[in-house]
Amino acid sequence: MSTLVTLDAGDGLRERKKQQTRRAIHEAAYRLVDEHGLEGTTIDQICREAEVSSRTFFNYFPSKMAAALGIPEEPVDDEAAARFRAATGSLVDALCDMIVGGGQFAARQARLKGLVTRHPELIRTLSGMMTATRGRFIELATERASSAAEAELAVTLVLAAVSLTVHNGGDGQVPTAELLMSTIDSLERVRSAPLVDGRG
Amino acid sequence: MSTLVTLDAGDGLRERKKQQTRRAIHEAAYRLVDEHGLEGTTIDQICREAEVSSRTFFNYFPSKMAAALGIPEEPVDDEAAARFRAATGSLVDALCDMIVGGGQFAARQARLKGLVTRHPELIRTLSGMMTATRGRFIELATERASSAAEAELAVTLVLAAVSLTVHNGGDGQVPTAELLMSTIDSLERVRSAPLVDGRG
DNA sequence: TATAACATTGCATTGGCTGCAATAAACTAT
DNA sequence: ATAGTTTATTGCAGCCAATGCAATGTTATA
Repeated sequence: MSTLVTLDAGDGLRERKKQQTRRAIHEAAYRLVDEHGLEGTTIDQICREAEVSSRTFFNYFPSKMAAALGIPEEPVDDEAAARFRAATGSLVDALCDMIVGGGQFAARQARLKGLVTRHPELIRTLSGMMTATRGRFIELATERASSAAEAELAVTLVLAAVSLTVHNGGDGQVPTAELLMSTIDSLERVRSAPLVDGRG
Repeated sequence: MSTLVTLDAGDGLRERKKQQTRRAIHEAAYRLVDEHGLEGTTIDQICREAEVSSRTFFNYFPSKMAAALGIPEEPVDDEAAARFRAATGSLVDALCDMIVGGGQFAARQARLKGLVTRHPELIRTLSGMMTATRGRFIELATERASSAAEAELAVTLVLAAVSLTVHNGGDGQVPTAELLMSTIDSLERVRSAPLVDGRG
């Protein structure tokens, strides 16, 4: 018991070393991928830089991309989930807040944005990863939605907005819940946009 | 010159054999992936089944997933692009029509839907591939939109709806443009959905 | 029939990724 | 402090995906 508490709290030399290793791998991966791109970086390079064996690499991250972004085990941390459970207002607003306002995602937004603006190839991979977390978001959303279908709709809408801000994000601004909401408003407005003539 | 025309027209023994090889690889990949899942199928198995060398496989498809879905070189075929350029009405409607109404996508919808319903792991990969074609869609949309930003918004909205129908699609129905449009309508309605209390 | 074009293949190689078993370090309890 | 347990790290052996190159055989052209 006391062992578990100690580990969770982050005390202990062993735990500190673990965090240190994780951090070393992430920093090396971020730096190298930012400098040479994802394809231009091998896992062996990252390991050399971080001074760990390539076997150890996979004890911490499942892929290069995850290491570069420092993506954690759980896509939604407890604090963000708690805030979502206690939120008031509209479902979509609360989801926006949970995704960019707090949680692991927010802490990594700046790096994430920097990487994808400088290396657009990453977007494809990133999109696959976001899809993987989709399920977790829907799970949470279902707790506060009037139906499972509604939860799915809301999450899809918000993730679409996220992907837009990731694509557009040249301005270096870190996405906020407000930006996300206004993107969603734009998404709705475009529904009625008419066709215009081609450059004929 | 005449050589090129001949090849494009699809005449000639050489061209027929090529299509045959392509088809054999696709059929084998589809069958095996449907039976054993993506991870449970190796490219060598597919090649054995299709009676080609594994080197030949990569002359036709860049990945297992692409082979299983039979994804072609160009994500949008000429006919669908032409229809889009000639469309009238709203931008979003025209995009829906282009994506599911015709083109390579439509021809593969049934198989695609079958695969992902039976093997949800595929959704992640599929999402990455859809993102890859996103650029091409935006290119086309820009020709008929009043701004590049508007094109991006419209494509994002439609792709979100596509991913929803792919996720939900248990009913075996092939998505139509109408289904896509009604999904988009649902997306808009969910914007104002209120939060409900958790199971507390 | 000669020759140009090209589809197919084998081979070698690189890189991502995993399982297993050994080692060394950190923790626990006495 | 010591003995015993846990566990992070590592090396190794191996599978699979993917690419480049050069050789071979088949189809097209003239």
